[in-house]
Amino acid sequence: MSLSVITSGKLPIVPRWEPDARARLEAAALDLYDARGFDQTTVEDIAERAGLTKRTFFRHFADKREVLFASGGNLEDLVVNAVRTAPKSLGPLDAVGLGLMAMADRFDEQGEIVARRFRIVRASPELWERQLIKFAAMAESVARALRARGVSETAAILAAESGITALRIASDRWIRNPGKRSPRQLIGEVLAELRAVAARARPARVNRTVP
Amino acid sequence: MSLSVITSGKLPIVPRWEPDARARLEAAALDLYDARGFDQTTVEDIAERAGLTKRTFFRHFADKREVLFASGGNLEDLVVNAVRTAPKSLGPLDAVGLGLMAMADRFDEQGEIVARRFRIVRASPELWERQLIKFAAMAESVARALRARGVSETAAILAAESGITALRIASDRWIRNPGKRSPRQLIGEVLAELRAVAARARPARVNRTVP
DNA sequence: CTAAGTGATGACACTTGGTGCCATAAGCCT
DNA sequence: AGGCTTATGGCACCAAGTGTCATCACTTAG
Repeated sequence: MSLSVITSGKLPIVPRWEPDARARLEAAALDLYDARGFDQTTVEDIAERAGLTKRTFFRHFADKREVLFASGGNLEDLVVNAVRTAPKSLGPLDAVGLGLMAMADRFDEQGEIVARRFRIVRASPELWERQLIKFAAMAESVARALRARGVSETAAILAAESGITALRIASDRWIRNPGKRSPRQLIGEVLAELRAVAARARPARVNRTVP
Repeated sequence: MSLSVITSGKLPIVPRWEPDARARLEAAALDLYDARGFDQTTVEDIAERAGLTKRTFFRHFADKREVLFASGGNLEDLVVNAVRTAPKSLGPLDAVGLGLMAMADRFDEQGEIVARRFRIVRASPELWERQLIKFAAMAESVARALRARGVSETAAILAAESGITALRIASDRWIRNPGKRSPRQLIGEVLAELRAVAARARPARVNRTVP
């Protein structure tokens, strides 16, 4: 930190043009999507609000939706690293749970922004589509991390997908009544209930009313 | 079948224009997406191949992707009905499993078409996005059906989402090595392994290496 | 100090997905 | 015959992206 200390030094770490084109575009998009809704907002609107042009927007973000997801790309690394460094004694689903807890803490810190973004995403089917494929990508990464721990292919995919499912449900609840329970608690509860649902089952009917 | 028997009868069940505009568009889209890829195919290409125009395409399908999913919309009803009519003695996840078996049977019948469509969808990120939101919608419907059976909100969502996860993984395997195992077998195996993964876990560590 | 890079931006034309609106042609119904 | 309905075509139009070139600020070599 304390980057702005160097003012006339030899290191031009900071900017040339207006410094934060990308950040300005993100903020403008968030505001406009929030106010008018996603599809009532034009890329030109966003660019104009950020003092830039449509063409520049597409140099920073692949498409109109990605502007909402670009900043959160590091979440995946967070979870994957937590899974990778989890104690070897943990089973796959527990290792994933540990990773989810790391994400929950980040939610707790930046709750305001994360929740606002999530609400916007949930309000638009197009954005929700994008969110789902992000979740899927995260599940794949988590599964890779589990395989690297020696977990079998099948168990890795299932534990990863189940964990992401729990994350999705917990996020939903967190948004619906904010402040009630902490992200950690919510994820813990959902994971426990997942185990209960999976356990409560008859292990294959032996005979089915044969005469 | 045998619709063409009536030629000059009084019942014009069949067409006025060229009969199967919609079906022709679907077939053309499938062929072109398969041959050139989704994004190398223009809506005008599809329409032209079907002997129609771009405008007509968008009267039948909401967008360029939906043409691949419109025909399979009834799959959701299939699963939901199976869940609804499942024996009351079954737990939520077992009821969902029953619904998935109904879908598996349909896969078995129309295996060729389903598999081809699925491969095309997997080949394009945009189409895969759409597929994921379809899965999510199906999970929501299944959850509603479970709640109607008296299952709690939480258990319903979790069982539904877990079931759909199993379906996705089973579909993947079915596509990867076709003919190896039947859809029913695959889904059954994945569900069993899901239960195993969820069960294999320590119910909270009592003490963690306290000195 | 000038000249040649370099990197972010602007300007503009162009393709494509998608929509609104009206016209047309075919059949159906009194 | 005239009117209603229905599927389609034609056309104009907007918005999302992309390719290409120009520009402008700043850096670095000479």
